[in-house]
Amino acid sequence: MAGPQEDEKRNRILDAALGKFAAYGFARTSMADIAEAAEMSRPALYQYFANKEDIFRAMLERILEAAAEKAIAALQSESDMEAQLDGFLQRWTGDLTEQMRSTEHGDDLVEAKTGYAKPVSDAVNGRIRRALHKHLASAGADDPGAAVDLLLLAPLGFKYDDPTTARFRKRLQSLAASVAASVS
Amino acid sequence: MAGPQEDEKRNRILDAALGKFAAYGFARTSMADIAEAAEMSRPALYQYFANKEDIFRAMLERILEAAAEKAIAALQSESDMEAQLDGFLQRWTGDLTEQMRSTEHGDDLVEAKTGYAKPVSDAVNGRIRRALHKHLASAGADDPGAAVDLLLLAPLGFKYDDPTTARFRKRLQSLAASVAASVS
DNA sequence: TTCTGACACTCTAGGCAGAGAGTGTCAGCT
DNA sequence: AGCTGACACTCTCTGCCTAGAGTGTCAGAA
Repeated sequence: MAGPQEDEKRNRILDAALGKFAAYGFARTSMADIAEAAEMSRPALYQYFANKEDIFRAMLERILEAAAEKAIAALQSESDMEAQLDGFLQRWTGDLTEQMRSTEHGDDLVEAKTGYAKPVSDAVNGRIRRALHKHLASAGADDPGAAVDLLLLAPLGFKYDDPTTARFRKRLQSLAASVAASVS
Repeated sequence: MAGPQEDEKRNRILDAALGKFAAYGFARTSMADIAEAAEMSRPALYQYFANKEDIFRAMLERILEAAAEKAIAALQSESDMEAQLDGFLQRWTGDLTEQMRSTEHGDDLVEAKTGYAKPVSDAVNGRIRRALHKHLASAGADDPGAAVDLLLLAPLGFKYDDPTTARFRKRLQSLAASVAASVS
């Protein structure tokens, strides 16, 4: 169980899993599929992950962590509040939903967030929420909590109406502008 | 087929249908259930409506029309923009979702809106959207279209997060405040 | 150690048949 | 006319079975 070697294999498995889950969805992807794509035998997978759910959870965590990293970085950029919020939304909600919807079965990610992968999703969401709240509060917002809710929840409505097109991105931009205006 | 008499019966059927659909959902409600609640025989229903879907559609139309009426009236009230928008949202999104969620099977309404009842839903949504757009434009909004989108779509996100509690109402209020601020 | 072939187990998909419920539409009663 | 009892039809639900796929875990090879 050497550290770097094991991480390499774990990542190979997660890469393979992402491809298969995206193509077939969680239910229709077998451990055999993942093993083949990762170029190892099926039993070997069980030395790195407990089961299929565990693989999915780890994969989701990797995706969410990366998006959160970029989104929070956008808040720290040298520009005005509107641009910062827009950058944040584009990284967090925009890129993520695009990634989900560009493949079949992106819905599985959403489902999982309310199921066994909820702890993972909740943890990252908490980080996002805290960073955003702090940023708005230090900018002197009247009610930072309400602004955070609006920024994080409104995009769900946009997505429901139209999950794919450029209009979604445009609406994120309008949202950033509106919140920025009501903060200052 | 005297006018007023027929309307009376139609309304009695729709009242009965609302109760049953709310309790059992669309699929689990039979024409016999509705007939019994409306105190008439099952075949009689077919003299006023073509079939079960037709009843459901008419029922949904009645609910949506009534809510739209109140919401649009709120826009005309004598107060500032924030209060008008808040009143609008509370009538339209607030009251409607509360009505749906206070009963079992409110989900059927949402489903139907994307199915055979889509024309009904689209028509009322169009009315709402036009009234809101006109109101915001005449108040001098920069981009009325974007504001309308935000006002109508953001609540879907709120609902997704928490369909029932007072927090939902509170968020509608924050939304109204934010949009009102960015309009002026 | 690191991994694999093989095993036992569960679980879902699918086909099939019968029963029952529910729909829509008559001819005929009031 | 307005309405109902009765009818034929469809369609879903249920139980039951079988075949097959997929999972997780060994003992033992490399």
